[in-house]
Amino acid sequence: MNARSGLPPEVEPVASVLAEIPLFRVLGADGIRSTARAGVARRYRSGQIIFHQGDPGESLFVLLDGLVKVVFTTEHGDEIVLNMLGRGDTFGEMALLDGSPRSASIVTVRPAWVFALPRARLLELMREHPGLADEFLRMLGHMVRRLTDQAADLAFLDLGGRLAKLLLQLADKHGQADGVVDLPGLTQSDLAALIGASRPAVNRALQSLVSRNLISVQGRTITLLDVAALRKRGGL
Amino acid sequence: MNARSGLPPEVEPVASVLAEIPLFRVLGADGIRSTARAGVARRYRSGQIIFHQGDPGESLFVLLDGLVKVVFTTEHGDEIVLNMLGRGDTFGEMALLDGSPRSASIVTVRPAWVFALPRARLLELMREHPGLADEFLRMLGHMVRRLTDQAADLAFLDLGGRLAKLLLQLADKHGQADGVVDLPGLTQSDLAALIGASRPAVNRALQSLVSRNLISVQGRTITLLDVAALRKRGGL
DNA sequence: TCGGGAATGTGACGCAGACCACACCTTCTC
DNA sequence: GAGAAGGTGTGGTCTGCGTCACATTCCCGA
Repeated sequence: MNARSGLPPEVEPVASVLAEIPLFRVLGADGIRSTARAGVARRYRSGQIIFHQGDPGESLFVLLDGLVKVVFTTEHGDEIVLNMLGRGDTFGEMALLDGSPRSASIVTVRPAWVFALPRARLLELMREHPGLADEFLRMLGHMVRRLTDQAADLAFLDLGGRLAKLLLQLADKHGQADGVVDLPGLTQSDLAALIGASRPAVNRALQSLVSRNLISVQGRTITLLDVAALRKRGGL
Repeated sequence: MNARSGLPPEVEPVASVLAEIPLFRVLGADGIRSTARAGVARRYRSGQIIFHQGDPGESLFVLLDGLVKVVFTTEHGDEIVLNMLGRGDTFGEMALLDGSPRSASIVTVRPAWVFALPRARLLELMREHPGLADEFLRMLGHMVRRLTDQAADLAFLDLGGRLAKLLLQLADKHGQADGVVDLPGLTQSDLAALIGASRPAVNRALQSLVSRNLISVQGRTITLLDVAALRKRGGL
């Protein structure tokens, strides 16, 4: 068995995380409580697959804690990492929209605590709280913008630029306040898959940033030393 | 003045095109009629800009006829063409979701006949016809999938593969039944911007496909001669 | 605590495709 | 119908980065 069942229902801790998420905040305290009861929370270890691209999808997931990557695999087995998700992020929205299969896989990078909300229950919630549907649309809009940017980056930025931009994004979203990006479990191969490059090339680009004092690397911890220069390198 | 006003309201012809579009079909004949009355139809010449990236966006657009490209421009002026849209396609959805500025520009490639539906009116329609909101979500899902594919293609396919795949898509969406892709106004520069490549490189890739008898080119008309081989080249 | 498999750092090689430059040919415009 | 403007076909050069190959170091699990 890969995952422990969420029973007994840890309603309160789940609800308290949901309350932090803008998407669910519109539901109010009561709505959040009943939402927490309507789904199941599970824990996963590092490197586990929460769902596979191609699976039927009948739930929306909320990452209550941990770190996961969204992996898109081509027919030939090549992988691109579309996004890294952290506490409070949701995934699995896509398959809910049109009932189509999962468009990507979700793999835990660090131990994760995940809440699954069945599609039917989500639709009910949307009907009761029109604000939730609005938030959902907003989120999709954000997703479309991100993907558009990613495509433009692949087309126009060189590897070093994409890496610089990625490090800034990771620091912003998952890093500590002082520009330290410490993501245990996130390998250089993952970085490579995030920017569509080979692993050796990423290594060299990292070294190059180190040699110019834009970042420092100790083990798997990366510290951003010169944010301004990194932004410039990333075309911002 | 770039565009002629849509007055007098050509309600019937507009309604008859709207009736062809799955998104609006859920409204029924009456709903479509009243939708047609709620917006404005305009005509544009080739090469005109319907709206600019960064503009405020308060309308959903339906392309009643013609051909337009969706152009995303970076801060440095580099352009990538995100999509080619034809009769029955919609655009401008993004800015409606969250009221943010237009995320891309729309440029006519051929003369276009365009219907603009104000955001407020669309939201009303969605309230009256929940099916419309469902269709809308479905459409967004499709958009996300397309962008994901585009990112994966940029990361994994070489220029020739991306071009082959693009030609298949264009033939499928805008071409004639016999594999003839005749898109007046669509230049090799446009093709290049669609696949994130330089114009000379696209030219050479086209020549290469011609020399292998996968396509033939006469002027601006491209005929797909060997769809199976093209699919293979495009990684399908 | 130790062993082994994974992750990291580097070197060498080759080539796809960007960039520049220019000649030819079409297609609008007046 | 002539000129201008833009699109197309090709050549040459250069470099970023993929690929293969390997040594070194790290880290997790027994």
